[in-house]
Amino acid sequence: MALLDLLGRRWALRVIWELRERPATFREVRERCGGVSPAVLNDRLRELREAGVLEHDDPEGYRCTAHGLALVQALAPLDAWAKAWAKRAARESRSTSDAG
Amino acid sequence: MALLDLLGRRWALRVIWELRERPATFREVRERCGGVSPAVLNDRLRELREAGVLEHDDPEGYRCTAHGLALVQALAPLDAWAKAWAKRAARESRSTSDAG
DNA sequence: TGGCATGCTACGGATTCTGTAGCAGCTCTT
DNA sequence: AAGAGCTGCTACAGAATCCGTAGCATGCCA
Repeated sequence: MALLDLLGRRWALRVIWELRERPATFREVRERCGGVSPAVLNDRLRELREAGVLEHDDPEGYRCTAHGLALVQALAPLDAWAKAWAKRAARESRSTSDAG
Repeated sequence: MALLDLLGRRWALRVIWELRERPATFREVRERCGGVSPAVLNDRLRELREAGVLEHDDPEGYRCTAHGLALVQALAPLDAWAKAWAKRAARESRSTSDAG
């Protein structure tokens, strides 16, 4: 899985995820990701562009390519799992302070 | 996506992936992951156990829980995308040295 | 008692991420 | 022309993380 070299890095999946619906400028992506360092963000954006997942369009900013959108769709089951996992985690943490 | 705090770290997805079919001992996981540092591996294994994704069984070693197996299934489309992406990447790199 | 496996810890050095400051280019307004 | 505000992006120091290797404590078997 060479994929993990690309997506295993910090913010990589997050950046794609934040661009899944609509494009965003560099600074906007930064805000959506909670103020990542622009150096790291620039690295990720470049890597993801080189991987053909993102592209840069002058007026609109960064956006997913067709490949990127396919990746987002492949991420959907993961998102569904994450939601179920979050519920479980919430139950767990509740059970540490509440015996019910 | 608090999921990314868990899976966005290095080796997290890889460890799960390597345990998707059969359990493995600490040292065996280490080998399957290309010799990760045991310190990092120990961190990941603990985090993933606390997240309920993995569990430790004395005779067999580490293995995926039911939650973990659900995650592996959620990872399947991602794997499929990765395979298609790898083909594209191979074509790309070929086209840099070969004009055909 | 010695050999071999287990899970795991320690530590120095390299890599990566964070957080803030700032540059150069373009557009709009006055 | 000058100023404000946006754009993408770079620089740098300090913190966090990862890597690579060495080694410990335990349990099993002869």
